[in-house]
Amino acid sequence: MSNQTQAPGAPLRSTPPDADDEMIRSGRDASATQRALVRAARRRFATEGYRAATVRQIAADVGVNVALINRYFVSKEGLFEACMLRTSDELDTQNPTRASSLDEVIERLVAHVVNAPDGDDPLQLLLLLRSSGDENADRIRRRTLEHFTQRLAAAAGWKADDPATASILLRAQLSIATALGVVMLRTSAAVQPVASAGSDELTEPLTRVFGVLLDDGAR
Amino acid sequence: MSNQTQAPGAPLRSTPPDADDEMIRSGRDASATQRALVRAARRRFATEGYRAATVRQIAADVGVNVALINRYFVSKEGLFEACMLRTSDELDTQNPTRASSLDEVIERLVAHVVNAPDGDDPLQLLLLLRSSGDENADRIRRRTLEHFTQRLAAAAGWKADDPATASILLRAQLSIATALGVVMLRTSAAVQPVASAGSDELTEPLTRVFGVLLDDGAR
DNA sequence: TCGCTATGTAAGCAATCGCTGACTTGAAGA
DNA sequence: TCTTCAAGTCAGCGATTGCTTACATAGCGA
Repeated sequence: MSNQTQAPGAPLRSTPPDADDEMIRSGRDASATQRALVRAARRRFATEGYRAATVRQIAADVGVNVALINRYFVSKEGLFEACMLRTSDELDTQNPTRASSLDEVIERLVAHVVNAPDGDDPLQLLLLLRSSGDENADRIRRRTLEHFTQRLAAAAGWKADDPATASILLRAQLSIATALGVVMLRTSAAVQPVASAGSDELTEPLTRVFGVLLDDGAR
Repeated sequence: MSNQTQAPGAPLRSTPPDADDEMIRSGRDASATQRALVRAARRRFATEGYRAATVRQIAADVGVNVALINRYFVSKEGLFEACMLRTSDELDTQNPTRASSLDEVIERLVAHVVNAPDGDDPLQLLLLLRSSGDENADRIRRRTLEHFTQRLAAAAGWKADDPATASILLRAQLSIATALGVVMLRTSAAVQPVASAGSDELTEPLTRVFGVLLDDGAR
């Protein structure tokens, strides 16, 4: 009888363990291996949490030896930090700028939530919730969330000298919290009926919620 | 140099490690010890996650030997299951019945979110998000969330033969997801400004969000 | 073809995990 | 006072964790 009941489980989703972003990993390509490791690690961290995800499993997902993780990222925390940085970058480039209209911002936020549990977007959002316990990686995580908050607030009509700035910042962050909560219930918790709800069912109420927080809230 | 960077840390919050619900643990009281263990475990599980929380630390919080956990709860999973059951019970008895008005229900939900990070209410909500990987405990968790959803939907004007039942159920669950997301950001992630926001700042936007989801949504 | 360097592997160490069995202690009943 | 049993402790086990060291090999320039 084993004393460790949580099974590491098979590779996540349908992606073969040795597939990189574009082609089959042929080995002997350091940067491709690093990208594949970050990709696999982000899935494991986002779905299972920092502590439960093991470096051996992540390396196995990629089809590579465990020691490479320490060679390329120094430590497990270093790998988590790399995941956070990549997520931060991608969220920054993917999402609307200050020039966008509020409707487009809301539409984009809804899309992030709805496109779950497949795709990488929700996983990125989910990763923002996971704490590694490492001070450095967690500071990046916190800063990414706060930066995301400011961009959302700016897109919602934020002005630096507006006396209602604090209120708008708070409402933007409540929107993000809502998105994170829904993604969490849809992917990790797998709670019905929200886990199996389709885009047509989720879009309308989520749009209204974000509208109340970001549009009406600006007054 | 250690290879385990995550420090277990000191006992959480200001509660002395050997304090039970009412009096100082005098030992030789099995049921009191069990309650104290569940109490400490729920804090650790909710704040650090299932995997990161260790039975040794939980036992140390109570001031008791680790072996008692296995004696009373068979395994770590058994302890987690006990936490889930107690949380499920308390949520059931604490929250409004079907006879309550919608305003009261919303007010209660807002109170759950606002009273963070102190108090046990948010911790109970947070625990609902944590997966142990154990099938039994996770089934209890899922069922508790779905039961909570139905109660909230019923309080929002749910009728069994209403053609909009599915929509109301979904909106109730989105409300819960929102509450969980905000609690998560306030306690675990400690993201500003929502982490340090006061009751007066949170009550109004949250009430409006829940109102949109539960009141307007019923049509 | 030789040799050097980057890329990856194999094996194992120290620490920590959950858990177990044998032991000690306290208190109530006869 | 003596017996008895529940309540709690102690020491250590097997497994797993992150990580390190020593070694193997592919690819490229000379």
